Amino acid sequence: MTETISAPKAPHAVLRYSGKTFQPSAVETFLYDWWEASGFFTPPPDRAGEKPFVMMLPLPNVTGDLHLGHALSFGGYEDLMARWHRMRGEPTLWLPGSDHAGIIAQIVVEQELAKEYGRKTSDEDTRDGLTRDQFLAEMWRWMEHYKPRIYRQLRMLGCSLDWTRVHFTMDPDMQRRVRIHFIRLYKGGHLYRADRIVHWCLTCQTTYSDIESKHVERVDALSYVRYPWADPMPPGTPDVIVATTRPETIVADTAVAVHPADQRWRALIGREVLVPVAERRVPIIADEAVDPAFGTGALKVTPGHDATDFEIGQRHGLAVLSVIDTRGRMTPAAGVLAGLDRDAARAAMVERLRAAGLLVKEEQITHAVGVHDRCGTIDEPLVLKQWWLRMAPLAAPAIAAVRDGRTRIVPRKFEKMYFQWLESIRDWNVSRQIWWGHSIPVWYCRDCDEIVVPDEDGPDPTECPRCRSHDLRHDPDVLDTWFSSALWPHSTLGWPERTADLARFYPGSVLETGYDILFFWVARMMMMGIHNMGDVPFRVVYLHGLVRTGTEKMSKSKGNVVSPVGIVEEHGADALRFALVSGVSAGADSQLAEGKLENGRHFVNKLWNIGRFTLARIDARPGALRGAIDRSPTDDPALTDADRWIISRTEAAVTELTRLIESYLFGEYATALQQFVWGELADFYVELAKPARRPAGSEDAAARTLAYVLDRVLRLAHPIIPFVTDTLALQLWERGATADGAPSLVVAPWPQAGARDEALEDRFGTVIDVVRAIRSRRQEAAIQPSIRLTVALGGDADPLRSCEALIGALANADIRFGGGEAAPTIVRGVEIRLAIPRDAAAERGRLERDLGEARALLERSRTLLGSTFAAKAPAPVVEKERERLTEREAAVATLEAELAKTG
RNA sequence: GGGCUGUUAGCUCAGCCGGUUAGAGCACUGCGUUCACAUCGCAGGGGUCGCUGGUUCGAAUCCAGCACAGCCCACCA
Repeated sequence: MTETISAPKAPHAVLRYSGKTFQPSAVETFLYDWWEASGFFTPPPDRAGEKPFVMMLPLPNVTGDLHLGHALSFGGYEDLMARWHRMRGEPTLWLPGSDHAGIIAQIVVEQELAKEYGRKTSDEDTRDGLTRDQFLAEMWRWMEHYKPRIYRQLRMLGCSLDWTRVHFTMDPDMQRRVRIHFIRLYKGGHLYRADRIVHWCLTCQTTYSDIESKHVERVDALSYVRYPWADPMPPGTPDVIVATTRPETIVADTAVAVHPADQRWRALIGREVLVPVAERRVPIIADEAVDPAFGTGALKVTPGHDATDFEIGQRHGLAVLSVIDTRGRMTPAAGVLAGLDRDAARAAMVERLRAAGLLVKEEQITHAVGVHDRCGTIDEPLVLKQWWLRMAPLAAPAIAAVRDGRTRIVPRKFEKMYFQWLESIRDWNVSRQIWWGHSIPVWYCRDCDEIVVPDEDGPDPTECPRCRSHDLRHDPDVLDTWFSSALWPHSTLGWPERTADLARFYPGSVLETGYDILFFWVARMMMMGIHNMGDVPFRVVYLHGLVRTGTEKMSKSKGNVVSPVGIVEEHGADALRFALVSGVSAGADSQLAEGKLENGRHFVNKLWNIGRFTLARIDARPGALRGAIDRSPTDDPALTDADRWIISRTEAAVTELTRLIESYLFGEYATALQQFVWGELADFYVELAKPARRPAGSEDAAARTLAYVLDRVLRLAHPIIPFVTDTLALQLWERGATADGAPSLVVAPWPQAGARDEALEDRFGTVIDVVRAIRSRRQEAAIQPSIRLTVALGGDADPLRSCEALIGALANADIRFGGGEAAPTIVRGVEIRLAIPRDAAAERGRLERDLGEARALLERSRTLLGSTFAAKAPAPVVEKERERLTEREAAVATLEAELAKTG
C-alpha cells in the first residue's frame, strides 16, 4: 500500500488523549467515525493483478441486540482477519448486512404486540388482531428500530465493515433477487409443489424444516391396542397388538406393518385387520422400517400423521387420511372423534378402546418427541401442499467442492459433519405460512388450478395462460428465511446482474461463522452459490465454537444471553475482543469468564502505558528520531545490547505472529502477543530503557529503539486491539514519520521481519535467568529490593562479561566476575554468589536442597545416555543431552565442593 | 442406533507434526508505592496430564480398550 492515500486528519480527541488509564469511551467513537469517513473500510479501486480479500458478515437477525457470540464472531475472528489482510495490502471487502429472520422475528414481534395490546386472536385474515398489511407495518417498525441499533453495535465492536455496501435481506432489490432465484429454480425443475408430510407448529401456525426440528425427552402414556382380525382366523393365530402414544390417530390408520423377516408374522402378511373404532379393514404389510423388538413387532401405520408412516405409505401405496387440522382439532374424517381437540380426542379414544375391550394395557414411557426449535411446541406432523426444493442434485456439487479442496473447512473435523449431512439430505420444504418474509412468486388460477409463475423479471401475472381467466390468487405463503440468506455471497454483490463487484469479489475468501449453522447456512450457500454462479462462494470456511456463560449454551429461551454493549462500555471493545479470542483453540466452545475480561483490560492498559512511556522518552529527546521510525535502527552505533535484543525479539515476534494468523491459530496469536508485549517488552526492555538504567549518552538510542519497537508492536496488535493501537500510532507518527506514510494503522502495512541476532538473544536469555536467580536469592535472604547488592558471577560466566551493566541494572546489583565467599546458586552453568553476611545454617540448607535437585537431574541425564537412547535418538537430540550432562556434572561438583566447605 | 469432541494447576483453558524441569490468565502466599501503568512490580506455592494396555530409545502428545462429560445426526411407535 505504498500508493498515496490521501491522509485525512485524525480527530483531535484521539491525538491529544493521554490519560494514565486508557478510557476507551473517550476516543473509540471518534476513531471509528474517522476510519469510516476516511474510506479505509472500502476497498480501493480495482488494480490489475490484485488479490482481494472478501468476507461476508454472517448477517445477524434483526430480532434484538447482538450477543456475545456475535461479538466473538464479528469483533473477534472476522475483524481480526479483515484488518490483517487489509494491512497485508490486499483490497479488503467485508460486507455488512442483516437478516429479516422470518419466523424468529415474527415470533418476537408477536410477543411484543401481545405485551402491548394483550393477546389477540388470529385467523386466516388477521394475526394478533391485525390485517396482513397492518401486521407487516409492525414488522417494518421493528426492523427500522433494531437495524440501526445492530449496526451501531457492530461499530462499537470496531468492525471494519464497508458500510457503503450494506444490505438487508428484505430490501427491495434483495426481494427482487430472491424472486428471480425462485423463478429460475422453478423453471429449471428444481422446485415442485406437493402434498407431503411436514412439521407443523400449532403455535406458530406454519410448517418448518427438518433442521428446525429438535428432539426432547418426554414421558407419555403408551397404549397397547388390539386390532381384531377382519376375517375368521384359525385357532392359535396371534392377536395383533400395536403400541402407540397417539391413540387419537388410530382412526387414520391405513395399515399395520411388521418386519419382513419377523417369523411371528410372516405367514400373516397380506391378511386384514379392523382398525378399532373406525371399523376399517386394513392390510398387514411388511416393511423394513419396523423394529421387530418393539412390543409385539406390529406397527400401526398412519401416513397422515407420522413421518415414518408417511414413507411406509409411499412405499406401499397406502391411502393418506388426515384427521387433524392445522389448529389441532379432529376433522370430520375422524368420525366419532370429529370436532374434538387433539388431547380430548386422545382421552375419548382411550375410553372407547377400553369399552370395546381392545385396550390391552397402558404404561408410561420416556421417548423423544419432535419440537419446533423456535418455540418448543410439539411437532404435529401433517400432510400439506407445500413448495419443495429437490436437494440431492444441488448437494452433489457442494460435496465435491469440499472433497476436492475448492473450499476448505477449518478446523477439519467439521468436514465430516458437512459430508454426512449433505449425503443424506432430503428435499427442503421452503414455504412458510407466516406473513413476514419473501413472498412466493406464484399465482394459482381459480378456474383451472393452473400454477402461474411470472417471467424472471416480469410483472405479477394477471391472466391465466391456459384458460385466460383473470381470477388469479397469489400464493399467500412466504419463503423460509434461509432461502434468501443462502444467496448472500452473490446476491449482495449484485447478482443476477454481472456487476463489477460480482466479477471482482466473487468467490469470497473466507466465511467465518459458528459451527451451529453449518447446515442452516454454510451448506446452503455452497449449494446455491455453485448453482447460480458456477463456483464456490468462498475458499475457506472457518468455524468457531460457541460462547457459553457458565456451562450452558447461550440462548434467548434460557434468558442467559449476554449483550456485549455493557461489556464494551465497562471494559472497552479492545479488551472484550482480546478476551474472547485469546487462549481459545479453533472450533472449541469457550466461556467468557470475568477474569479473562479483566486480563484483556489490563493488557490493553499495559499496551497503552508502554505507549505513553515511549512517547515521553521521545519527547524528552528532541531530535532523537532521525529518519523513518518504522525502519530498524540497528545501524546506530549507540545501540546497547538491550536495544539490539528487543529489536531482535521484535523481529522474532513478527515472524511468529504472522505464522499464527496465517494458520488460523487466532487464540495462540493473542496469547503469544501478550507474552511478548508484557513478558519481554514491558517487563525487561522498558525497564532497561529508563534513563537511570542506561549508560550515559544512549538515551537517543533508547528513544529510537522504543519508537521502532512500538511501531511494530502496534501493527502486530492492531488486528485484535484496533482502538488503542491506532490511538497510539497516530500519536507516535505525529512525532516521527513512517516510511510508508500511512494515515492510520487500518491501512498501514503489516510488518516484515528484519534480521535477528540469535546469539544475542541466547545470551540475553541467560541474563534473564541470572537476574531472576539473583532476585530469588535476595528474596530468600529478605533483602529489600532497594538495597544494592554485590554479586559475583563465576563458572561459565564469560559470555556475560559484556552484560554486567545490564544485569546490574535489572537486579540492582554491582556485578563482579570470579569466585566469592558465599555459596553459589547455579543457573545455566553460571555460578551466582551474593556478597551478604553468611548464615551458615541457612546456606547449608539451601545447598543441600540445590544439590539434591542437581543430582536428580544429573542422574536423569546419565540414565538416559546410558540407555539405547544414545544409539537410537537423532544425533542433535543426543548431542543436546550430552551438553546437558556436562553442565549438570559441573553443577553437582561445584555444589558438593561448596557443601564440603560449609561442613 | 450412527458419528464427533472433550477429560491437563483451586477455576477457565493453551499445549500443531512425540524430544529440556508440562504452560497462560485468574485465584492463592510473601515482599515492594524512585515519576509508563496499583488496571502495577518482584519472588513463590500448586499438576503421578481421566483409567488400563500397546507402539517407541523416549508418550500429555500416536494406537486400542474402558470410565465419565458433552455435542451432532437418525423414522424408535
